[in-house]
Amino acid sequence: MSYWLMKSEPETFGIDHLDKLPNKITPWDGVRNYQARNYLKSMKKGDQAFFYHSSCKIPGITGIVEVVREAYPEKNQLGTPSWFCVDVKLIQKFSHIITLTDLRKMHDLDDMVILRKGNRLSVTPVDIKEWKVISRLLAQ
DNA sequence: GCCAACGTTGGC
DNA sequence: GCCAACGTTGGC
Repeated sequence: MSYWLMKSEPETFGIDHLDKLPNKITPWDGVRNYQARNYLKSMKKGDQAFFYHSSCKIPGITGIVEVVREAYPEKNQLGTPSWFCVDVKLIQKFSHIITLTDLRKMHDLDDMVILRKGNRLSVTPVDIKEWKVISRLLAQ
């Protein structure tokens, strides 16, 4: 089982949008970066991911989703499909956001992809140790 | 294949 | 709104 972090802009599609869907499942589409796409394609059913709000007032992790359908081509592509999506289901919506500032304070997370300078990938792998450190924050 | 120009992301 | 960082495009 692998762990991931997936970014979304809350004004476009935030965790509240997902929470309001009847089955709380959404295709994670619109990824237009080859590296991020390759990560999408390597996701397995049951993998979990942090739902991250970006480009907003308080960026940070707002919840946890789980992959319920592995990568399949996005609709409405001509010819050989280039872009793929997975379906994710909301597992947990946090009562409080874990802000980017919070994450930067945790030195166990210094190597986390999302915290590295210049990182812009919308889908990134999360190390199991990093996942646990962040989960521990939640338990507090 | 190189690289300049341009576009996008995303924190601040 | 600014700007650093990165990706993509396209001429050569």
